[in-house]
Amino acid sequence: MFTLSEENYLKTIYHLELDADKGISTNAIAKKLETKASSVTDMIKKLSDKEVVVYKKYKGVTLTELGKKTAANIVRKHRLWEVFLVEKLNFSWDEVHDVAEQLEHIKSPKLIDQIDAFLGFPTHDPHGDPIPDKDGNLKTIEKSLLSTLLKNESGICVGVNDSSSEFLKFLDKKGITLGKQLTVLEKEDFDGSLSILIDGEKLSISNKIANNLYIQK
Amino acid sequence: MFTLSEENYLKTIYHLELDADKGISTNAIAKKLETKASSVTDMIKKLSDKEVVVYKKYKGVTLTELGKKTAANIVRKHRLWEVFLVEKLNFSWDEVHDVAEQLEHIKSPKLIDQIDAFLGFPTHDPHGDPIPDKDGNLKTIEKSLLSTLLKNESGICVGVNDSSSEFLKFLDKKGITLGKQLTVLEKEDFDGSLSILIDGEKLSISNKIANNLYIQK
DNA sequence: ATATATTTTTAGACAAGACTAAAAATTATT
DNA sequence: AATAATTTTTAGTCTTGTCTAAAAATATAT
Ligand SMILES: [Mn+2]
Ligand SMILES: [Mn+2]
Ligand SMILES: [Mn+2]
Ligand SMILES: [Mn+2]
Repeated sequence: MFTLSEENYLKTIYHLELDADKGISTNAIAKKLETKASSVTDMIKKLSDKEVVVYKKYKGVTLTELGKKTAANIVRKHRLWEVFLVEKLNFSWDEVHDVAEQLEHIKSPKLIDQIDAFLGFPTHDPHGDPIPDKDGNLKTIEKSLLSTLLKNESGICVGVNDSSSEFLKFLDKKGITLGKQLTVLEKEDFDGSLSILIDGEKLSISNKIANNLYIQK
Repeated sequence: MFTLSEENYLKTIYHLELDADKGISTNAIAKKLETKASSVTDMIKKLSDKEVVVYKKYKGVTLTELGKKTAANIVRKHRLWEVFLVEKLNFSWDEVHDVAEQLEHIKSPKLIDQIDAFLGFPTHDPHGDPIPDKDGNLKTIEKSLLSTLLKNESGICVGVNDSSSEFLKFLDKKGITLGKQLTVLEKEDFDGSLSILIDGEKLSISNKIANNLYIQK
């Protein structure tokens, strides 16, 4: 069994490992968890004793199979709870993350199985992120940043890169939600801004926005 | 804001105060929380600093208004989660308590309001215990122990005194659930055992059982 | 290759929450 | 009222998880 703090470290290392296949540095973990490098070193030793990470001094950490499975299970819970909050309790997608950060630590295998069934075994959370299965496997769909689309290409909005409340509320305001089809009408080279067609409406999109929206072609 | 540990102390004192209107003793709290009296003294001082209890050395504690409200809110969350687990996730009434012990500490006013609405504003939990309202008030119905019923009296089963998993499973096995009508057919003086009529069936009930079932006449 | 900058680890401290053992206060008994 | 038993508090220790400051290792620049 893992403490709340251990679980948060595992989850952080898991996320960092997904897009960086070398060992995860002490500093990277510290930054994500908003803590100090020395605290990370301490915790890494504990996790290493519990055999969820492999740790070589000054060389960073990697998750063991047990570590990966444990972390994936926490992510699974986080994302299932997010779906529950949006689908059943009328939360909007910008309100769910902080509550899910708490709910992901509830320990009850039956609870999460029942929530999963109650929701009809969803595959993705409200932000388009995949929900790991019970064994910790997650199938990623291929998706591209909107900024990589060329003029006249179109696709469906399937995820966000930045899931801050501010960004999500901004998308709401513009009428951009997951599942919507869009087409690139115009692409400005000098600032990377786009003109897109969505719901039959023309919309101006800054480069910053285009770099944080995932599209499935 | 209160820590998990502080919340558990508050809840314990709240429950103890409900059936003992003197100051709650250090030992009583220690017993309920399965901890040591010295630990309780330490915590009581912290709670006193936070003005949720009034503490006089050697004289026990009482909750302040703020303390009562805070405690009632935790109990509210506990019981609403229990209803949710039974009504929506197919938990049986003997499986919900331990999970609710975790869920009651989730901090999100919106979450609990939405759960309340989602459940149709229930007034009682699966064990027949009343759910405090948002201001911390709880209306208690008058109920009597089955053991206090006289021969030929009848009533409706409305609650349990012992809510251990063992007792609840025992009741399930005997077909005794909340809402059922029953009548005392026979009452043995020497061992306090009863013969009751429930669902048209005659059933033998030991004194121990009769002392843990609440009936509304 | 040496010096400099950065990252990581160690050493030592602190707060929260628990424990044991001993002291002090209260309650019960003779 | 004095003594004994019980309850409560205090003093000191421990673990978890955090921090700062200093030392050690690694990476970068000259
Ligand atoms: Mn999230
Ligand atoms: Mn998400
Ligand atoms: Mn309960
Ligand atoms: Mn209950």
